[in-house]
Amino acid sequence: MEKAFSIATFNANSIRARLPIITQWLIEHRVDCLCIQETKVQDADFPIQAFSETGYNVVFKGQKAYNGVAVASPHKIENVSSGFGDGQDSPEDMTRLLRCYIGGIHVVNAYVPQGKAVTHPDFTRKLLWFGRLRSMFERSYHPDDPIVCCGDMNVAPGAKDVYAPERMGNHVCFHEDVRAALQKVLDWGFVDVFRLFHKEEGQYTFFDYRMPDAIKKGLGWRIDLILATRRLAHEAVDSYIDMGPRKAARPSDHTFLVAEFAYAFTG
DNA sequence: ATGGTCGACTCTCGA
Repeated sequence: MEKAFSIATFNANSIRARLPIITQWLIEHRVDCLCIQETKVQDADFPIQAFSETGYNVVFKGQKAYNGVAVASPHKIENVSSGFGDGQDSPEDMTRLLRCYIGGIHVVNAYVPQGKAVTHPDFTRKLLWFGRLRSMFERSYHPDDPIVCCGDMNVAPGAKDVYAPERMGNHVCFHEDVRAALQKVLDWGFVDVFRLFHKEEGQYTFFDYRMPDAIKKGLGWRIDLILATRRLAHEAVDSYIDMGPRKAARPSDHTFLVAEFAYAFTG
């Protein structure tokens, strides 16, 4: 029985602060999978009940105050693991990368390190992080597998994906080195699904809280991505940014990003 | 011009 598979990604910037937005959004959209980043909560305090009451299973890996990732699905969530598993995982890596298997699809939820400044050691670690991500795919998967890798990549892939690309050459989310690092992950076998359906510039998933009237002025970034392996991407039927939750009382600085596939999904 | 606002948590950091 062939069914559609829908997946979304959302940087919550605190799952507890955004719980009403998330549960309402899940009720309205009923996606097969929601990948959440920046949950900012320890596992012992994760609001499992809000998800179960909404009809969703949820897996998560978090820490106090920073980072944290979660995957929610109405289907069985299997083979859950966190970190790269490359023997170099720091505690922070464990709360930035969460993998699982849902109804025949491999889901990789990533919260890529921001990098602070191109001159900061954290930026070097960000570039290495993309290298480790590609190595993980080389080691554990095949480009023909149905894989969705989504999350807050903290990189705008191209000039169309940021409001003033000519001024962002030294920005940690647009520097040529970080875009090349992302491209190497794509080159392994991924397609940027949103771009299949939207060729125009100015489609953003992040608007900095500190920019007054950023949304109205179009001062944003497309740094949240849904990447699908080529064969799966060929079955994509839609992808869109949902600005609706940005109108809530306490919005995240990111939007929900959705992709839908016509796929022999067994969930 | 080099700002601004959030969230978590200790008074400051990270984004």
